[in-house]
Amino acid sequence: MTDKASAIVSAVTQAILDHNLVPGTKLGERELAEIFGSSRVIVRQALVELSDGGLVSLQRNRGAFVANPSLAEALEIYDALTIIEQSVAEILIERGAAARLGEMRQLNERQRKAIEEENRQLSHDLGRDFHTALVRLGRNRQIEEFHARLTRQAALLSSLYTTDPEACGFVHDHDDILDLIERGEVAAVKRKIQTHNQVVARSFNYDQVREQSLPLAESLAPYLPSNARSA
Amino acid sequence: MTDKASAIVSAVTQAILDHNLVPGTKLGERELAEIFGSSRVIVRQALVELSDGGLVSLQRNRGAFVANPSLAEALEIYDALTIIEQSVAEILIERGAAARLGEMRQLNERQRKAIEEENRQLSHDLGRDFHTALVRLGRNRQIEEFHARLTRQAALLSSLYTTDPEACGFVHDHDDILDLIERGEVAAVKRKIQTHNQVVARSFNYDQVREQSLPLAESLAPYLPSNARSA
DNA sequence: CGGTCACAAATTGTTATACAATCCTTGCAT
DNA sequence: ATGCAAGGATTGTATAACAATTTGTGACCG
Repeated sequence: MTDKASAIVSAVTQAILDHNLVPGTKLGERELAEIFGSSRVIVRQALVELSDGGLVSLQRNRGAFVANPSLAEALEIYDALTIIEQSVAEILIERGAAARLGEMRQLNERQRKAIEEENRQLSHDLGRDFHTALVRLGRNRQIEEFHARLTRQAALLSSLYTTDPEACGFVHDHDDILDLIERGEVAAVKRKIQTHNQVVARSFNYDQVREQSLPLAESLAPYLPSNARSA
Repeated sequence: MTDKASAIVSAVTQAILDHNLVPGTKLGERELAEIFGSSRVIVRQALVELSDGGLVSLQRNRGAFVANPSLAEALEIYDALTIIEQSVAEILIERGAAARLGEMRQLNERQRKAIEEENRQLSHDLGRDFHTALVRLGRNRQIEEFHARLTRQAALLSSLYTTDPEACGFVHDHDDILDLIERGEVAAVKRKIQTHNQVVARSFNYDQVREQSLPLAESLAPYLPSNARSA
C-alpha cells in the first residue's frame, strides 16, 4: 500500500542511519510534504510507519521528531542485540550448522581489506553485515526482523553517543565468534558476543556536543526518489 | 498522534485476538470509516499501524486483510517465542532473581482456580499472562515489546490452526518452569520451555474448516469506543 | 457449454482544501 | 524579569474529488 509513503519512509530512514538527520530533529508535516512533493496525508502515513520502526517519535499535537533515546534505552537496545545474537549462535551450534559459515568468513575478509584501505564507510557496513548475516543463518524471519530493527536503532544511537569510530578490534572478534561456533563452545561464544557488544555500549558518551542538523530539505536531498522541488 | 486512529487500532486488534475477526477477512476502508464514524484518512493510518503490528496485511491496490499466516510462519513465531523465553529464563538465573518469582506463583494459583471453575476465558488469559510476566522480569523493553508482538500473532494463529482449547497441562508446566529457575537448572528450563511451546505448535491442524466471519460492523460492534452508527 | 474479451462498478491511492484544537511565540502589562 | 494574552503556526480531522487499479459482469465466440 501507499507507494509514496514508503519512499518517504526509506528516505528518512536512510538519512537517519547515515547521521544526516540527527536525533531530536523535528520532522514537520508540511515541510516533508513540500520536500517530497506529496500531500500531508501521505507524510503522516509515513510518520506512523517510521514511529513503529522506532526511529521517529510522535508526540501528540506536537509533531514528529527523530528519536532521541535515553542512555538507559540505549543500553537496553544493546542488551537485546546481545540476547538475540547469543541465541542464534547457540542454535547454530545445536544444529551443527558450522558448515555454512564460509560466506561469513568471506565477509570478514572483505572487511579486513576495507580497513586496510581505510575505507571507513565500507568497513563499517561490512561490520554490520556480519551481525545480520549471522542472524540470518538462524532462519527465522521474526528474529531477523527484530534484529534488523535493533540494528537500525543502534545505528541511530551511535550518532548520539559515540565519540569514536568503533571499527577497532571488530574483525578479530568476528573471526573469534565464528571459530567458537565451529568448535561448538557455547558458553565461550556467548561471552564473546556479550563483551563484543558491551565494548560498544560502554564506550557511550552521554554528554556530547551535538551538532545542529541542516535544514531538512538539505539533509534529505541525497535520498529523494527524484521529485525535485522548484521554489 | 492521531487519537481516533489508535482507537481503531485497538478495537481491531482486540477483535482479532478474540477471534471475532478471522484471518483473511477483508478490512475495507470505507466500511471501517463508516463503522468508526471517521474519515478514510484516519482508517488508513490505523491500517498502516496494524500492518506494522503484524496482525493485518496490506496488499497494494487490493486492500487490507486480517493476517493469514502460513503454517511455516506459525512455526517461526513459536520458535521465536521459545528463543525469547529461554533467554529470559537464563538471564533470570544468572541474575539470581529467583526471589521475585512470588507474584508469578500467584498467577499460577489464580489460573488453577480459574480452571477448576471452568472459566475458560480467564484461565486462558492467565496462561498468557504467565509468559508476559516472565518476560517482564527480564527488564528489557525491547524484548518485552517483541514478545508481546509475538504473543499477539500467536493468538491470531490459534484462531487459524488450533483445534483444541489448549488449556491442558499448562499450569503444571508453568510451575515447573518456576521451580527450575529457582533451582538454577538452566538446561532443564530451556528444554521445558521448548517442549511447552512445541506442544502448542505441533498441535496445529493446517486443514481446518474456517467459519466465515460476520459482517465487519457486527464483528467490531463490541469494541467501538462509543461512536454508535445510525443506518 | 466453456472461455475470453471488453466494459462498468467498486476500491484503493492521492491531492487539495478547509477548519477546529492545540501548541508556541511574541509582545505587552505589571 | 514575570506573567499573561493575543496571534500565528502546526497538528488532527473531515470532505470532496479524481486517477489508477482491481474486480465483477455480461456479451460474444468457438
